Amino acid sequence: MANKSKALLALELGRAVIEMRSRSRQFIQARIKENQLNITYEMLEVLMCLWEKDGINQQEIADNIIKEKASMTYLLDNLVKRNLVNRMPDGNDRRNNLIHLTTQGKDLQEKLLPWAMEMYTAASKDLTLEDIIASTQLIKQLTKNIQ
Amino acid sequence: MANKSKALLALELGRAVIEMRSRSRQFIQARIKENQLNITYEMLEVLMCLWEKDGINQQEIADNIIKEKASMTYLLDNLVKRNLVNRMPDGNDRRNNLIHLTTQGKDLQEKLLPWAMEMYTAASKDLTLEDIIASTQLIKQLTKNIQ
DNA sequence: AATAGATAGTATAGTATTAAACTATTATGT
DNA sequence: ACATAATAGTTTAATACTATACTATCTATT
Repeated sequence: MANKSKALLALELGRAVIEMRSRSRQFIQARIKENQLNITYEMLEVLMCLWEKDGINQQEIADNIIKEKASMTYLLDNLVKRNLVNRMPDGNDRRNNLIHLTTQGKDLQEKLLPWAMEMYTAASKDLTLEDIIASTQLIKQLTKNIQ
Repeated sequence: MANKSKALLALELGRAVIEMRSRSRQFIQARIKENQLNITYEMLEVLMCLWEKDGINQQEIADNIIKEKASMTYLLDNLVKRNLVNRMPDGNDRRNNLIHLTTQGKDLQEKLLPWAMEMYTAASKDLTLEDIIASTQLIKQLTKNIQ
């Protein structure tokens, strides 16, 4: 009975999680639309990863933002099309592409990163460091339990 | 600085959340595949809602499982195609369709619901009721903060 | 009664995700 | 040296999601 109850709570947590994701996306997309930028939230996630560390391979990006490698192909195609990133073969390992920001891609940082930080800051308003950490740990444990 | 740090923690929480969702999906899909059923995790979510409450309208289903109504059209088209649900006009409000499980749709419950419960039970192993509730509350607050 | 506002569901176009299979390349084991 | 296993990225097909606009219908207001 306690297990059933915990399971149902986990279900509710899963629902809360989906809604949070959806709202995050909408928050950023609204800004992007206001400013008539031709990118999406998902592309922003890739850019954010590259702003932090440029010139890494696709698998590293995928690992960082929790996406499947097949999705990376699609997203990077779109970013390349918009001249925000370039793919370059990796001389050290021919299986890899290294993904580099273009000048345009770099220039977007000063506008877009503050929006993202603004969102995360607003989201975490009134929440304590400790509580956020505890929740993250719980969610990670939950994921590990079904690995 | 504390805000920056909290924002980054929120970012990490967002990542954990995506991974949890992805794993949940894979867990169930593996079972579905083993048993050669012609449905997806997303369809299962709809079915689970209807097992609990049959004959509700599309908007209610969408609200329950946190999806956009436009997504419901697509998913229900697929469920109807598989003869798992029917759409019926609502005599009391012509804007609505009422969605009913077919016999087949009902029959799937005894196989699929235990899998879902098994997953949630496994996921919540070693986690306390209180911690799950606290995390759910935190995530709901986080979502509300960016509404 | 008429009008304005809100709602449910669909259509559309584009975006994104996923599993599986594949090719080319690298790493590992014998 | 050779064979096998593992890996990165791409392809394919299907699924799913989203914002926007639309139509039909209902509700609220005057």
